[in-house]
Amino acid sequence: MELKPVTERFILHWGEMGSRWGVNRTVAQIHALLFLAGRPLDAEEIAETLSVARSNVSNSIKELQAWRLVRVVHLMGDRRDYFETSADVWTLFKLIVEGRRQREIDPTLSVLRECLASPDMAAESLGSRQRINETLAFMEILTTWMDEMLRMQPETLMKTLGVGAKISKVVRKSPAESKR
Amino acid sequence: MELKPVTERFILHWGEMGSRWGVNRTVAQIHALLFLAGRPLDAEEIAETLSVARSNVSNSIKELQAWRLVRVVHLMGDRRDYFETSADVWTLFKLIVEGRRQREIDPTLSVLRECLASPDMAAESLGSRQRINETLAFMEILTTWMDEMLRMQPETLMKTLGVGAKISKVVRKSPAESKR
DNA sequence: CGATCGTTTCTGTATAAGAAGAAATATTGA
DNA sequence: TCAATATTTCTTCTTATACAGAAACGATCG
Repeated sequence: MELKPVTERFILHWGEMGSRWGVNRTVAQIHALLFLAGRPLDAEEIAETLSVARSNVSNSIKELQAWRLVRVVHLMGDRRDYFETSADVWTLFKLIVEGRRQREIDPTLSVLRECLASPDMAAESLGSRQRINETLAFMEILTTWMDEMLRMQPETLMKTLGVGAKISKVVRKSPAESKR
Repeated sequence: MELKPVTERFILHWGEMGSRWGVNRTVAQIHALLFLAGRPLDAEEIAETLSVARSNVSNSIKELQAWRLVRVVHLMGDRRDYFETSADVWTLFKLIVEGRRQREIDPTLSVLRECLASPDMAAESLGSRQRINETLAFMEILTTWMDEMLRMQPETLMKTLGVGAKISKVVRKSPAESKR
């Protein structure tokens, strides 16, 4: 598949940002490609379009599946795996936040709870104890609230965020328009 | 400085998570150390406590300053630089979100705007155009709303988040207790 | 204006991550 | 069951990052 100029720009940029977002370039590029393609692609086509090794596509797809950002679909009379991502930005955002939460927050919550429960905690200074306590409390509030937010429908969310209806429409449009 | 067991655990964990959060181990460890120490430390003491090279401390501190997470302070009659971070979790959170926004969001906003403004945009399919549009709209809504949230006082914020007053108190306690 | 102490920059090395290509495995259709 | 094709795993090479140690630089005090 030949990429149009803007699509290419978008994919290359997404790839560069990938490293800052905690995924490697190829993973981010594949996701961007699937997002813009708007139709399922097979691994071969992805590899050719992005000029990366076939195996690299395979591994990257696996990582995207771990994030639940990519699904497998099949076409009648074709035994290849085709891959697609959601066309809806809000859905993608939810999945990404969930993934980051699991990787970047949850382990810390566990450790903080263990620290606070430990008998060694008594040996710590009052200040340390308080700060560890506050850190845990803060992170719990934040994640609880984030979970609630993620359960919302885009419309409800936009109201909650106090955003005008005009932009809300733009976001809402996407699931309808995606043809699947 | 000898670290107490829980402090050490906290610092080591913070360091491990650092890589997932986009900063290296030493940077995260130093930040954790300053957070728990509750008093300004000089570079030498940091290096000894964490058993890292003096130059490593110097560079890591610079990165923490770029995040605005660490400040320099001086003690009368002592020409060394002492470093401290905020004891208030909410303040730290704000600085981190701001930093990540600059690094992880703003460049993408620019590129998306450029893409949409480009004459090449006409060559793109309707679906691509819509998805790029929606991506930008979504990210703009989100950042605008985040900016508003970050300007809030903890108390206001907690009300907005619909969190009970009891936890709000825990968060509020910290600026008062920090002795500076 | 030296001497001392602190800070920054530079350079080499070790480690980890990314990606390609080859090899092995699995699946389908004839 | 065999041949053809698709997919995954393994190995190797490359690149990027982290870190230590040394050297250079800068500032302050006597």
